[in-house]
Amino acid sequence: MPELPEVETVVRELRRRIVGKTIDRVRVHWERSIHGRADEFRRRLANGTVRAVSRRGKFIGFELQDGTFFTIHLRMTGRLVQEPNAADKKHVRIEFRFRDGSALHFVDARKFGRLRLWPCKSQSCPGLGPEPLRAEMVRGTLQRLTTRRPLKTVLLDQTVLAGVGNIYADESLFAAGIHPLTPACQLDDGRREKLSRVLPDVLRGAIQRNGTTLRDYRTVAGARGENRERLQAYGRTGQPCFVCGATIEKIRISGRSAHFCPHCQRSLK
DNA sequence: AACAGCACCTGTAGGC
DNA sequence: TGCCTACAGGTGCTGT
Repeated sequence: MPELPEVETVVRELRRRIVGKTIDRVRVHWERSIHGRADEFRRRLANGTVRAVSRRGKFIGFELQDGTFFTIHLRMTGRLVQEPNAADKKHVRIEFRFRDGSALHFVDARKFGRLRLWPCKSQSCPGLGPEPLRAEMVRGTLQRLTTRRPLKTVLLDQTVLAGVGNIYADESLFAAGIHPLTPACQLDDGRREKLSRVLPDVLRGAIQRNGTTLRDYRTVAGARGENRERLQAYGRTGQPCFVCGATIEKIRISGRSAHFCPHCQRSLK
């Protein structure tokens, strides 16, 4: 669920809350939430002090004073909370206890999220495309595309751009007036320029509103993201387009739902 | 290369 | 308060 804006929101909160804290121990309640050996993960983290928290695409990075580097990927329902409420308790998968008595809990109903140790920060998360927060970066990436795959599919490909998921792919294509099935190599200069400018804007706007809460996503403080009310296409199937009044449609593109306005996003026909 | 299909999991919503 | 199905913000693997 969490895409770049939601992960960025969580990272900013974690910086304030856990940088400088020393991990006393890690409790693993569901071993498969750890990529690799759980006992090694526990051992490497115990007694480590958090030096920095970072984001790369949808990965949250944690760097300890001794150089140990690990990531958390929230996938669909992963969340980080300091203290779980009654409903969260049955879904706590990993528990970090700090020396100062505070804690951080990885809560994940669907168990898709993963924690992973890497040799070091520079060798983590290989294969990710560039961050889509700057128009020049997006423009360069889109210019190099030679594939005929639908743009919607390409935007979801983390090796092309890191951090875009189903919500913001749909929202940025809507804002750019581009049909989600448009072959990536057939983007004309005007639409490419538009998408390059609009994608970073959509993401930054969502970050300002602490992300989009549909159901599970919460900030570390437990708040909902406020970007949902701004969605123009995602989740609005059957409702009128805010721009032209046409009915928002939902189709399937490579196994994912794609929401769009058949009038505002006509670049296919 | 690119796609479909399934796997990984649980919760929820809707139809009956 | 039952049963059954479809669907969900993500990714990775297999087979065609």
